[in-house]
Amino acid sequence: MELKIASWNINSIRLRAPTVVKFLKQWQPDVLTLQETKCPQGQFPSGIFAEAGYPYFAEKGQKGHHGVGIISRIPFTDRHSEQFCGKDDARHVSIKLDIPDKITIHSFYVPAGGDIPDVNENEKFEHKIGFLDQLEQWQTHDHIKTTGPSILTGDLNIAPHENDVWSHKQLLKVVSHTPVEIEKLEAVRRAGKWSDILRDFAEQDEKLYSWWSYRSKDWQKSNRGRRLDHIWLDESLKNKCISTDIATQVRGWEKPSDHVPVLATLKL
DNA sequence: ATGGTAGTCGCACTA
Repeated sequence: MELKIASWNINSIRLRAPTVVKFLKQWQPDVLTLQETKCPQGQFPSGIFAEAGYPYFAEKGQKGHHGVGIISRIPFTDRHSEQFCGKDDARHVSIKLDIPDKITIHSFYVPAGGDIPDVNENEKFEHKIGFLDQLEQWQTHDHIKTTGPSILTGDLNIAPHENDVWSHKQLLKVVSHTPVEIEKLEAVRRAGKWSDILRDFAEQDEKLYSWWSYRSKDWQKSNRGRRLDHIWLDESLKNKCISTDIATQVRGWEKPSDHVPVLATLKL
């Protein structure tokens, strides 16, 4: 079977539920992971997705900020949400697909990290680094290692490669592309032996973006994007990926999220 | 060096 998975920071699931349905109809993913649902637990608009052919959903929500979810046309089990940094933040949910391969899919929303890239001066940046530290420990010692085939998706709020940003040089001191964050993200990736499949399927010199700021007058014309959204495949799945995609045109839809969906298709 | 936009616990904060 083929398995198409997508990940999208939606920036309010209630506001953009119809936009999600439009995306589902056009791209036909089997599973969509969501971040920044900004929706209290229990108020996830699951009915509209069920009508669109996606009756299965998992959510980890909170009021106002953050929030993650997964919607699927394939049944799943083992919903789990991990807590990070001793906070109640809704930044992770995972499920296990009810298919022979029993693939676990994670939806992560890594802290953005504020403006100043210094853990001593900025507690949001400290939180971001601490979150990644815990993520590295978690998969080294616990969950991910013993859980079977896995896919890690989400808004990781870091653009690691020099061609994951519009200007490597101009963004070196901008949170999301600083060397300390990139090294930390690489440590996480190594700990889980993940493949960053969107970058692996592109040419090294190809620019890849999944986010364009709302603050730009014309996102398309200035094209100052960053690749903050990721799909990582574990060792057992990386050779099963047959294609990847970034749904760039979605950024031009009416009332868009500032992020666009990223996708990977596997042949199992 | 600054400001630009969007969303929600909206008259302040986060991204």
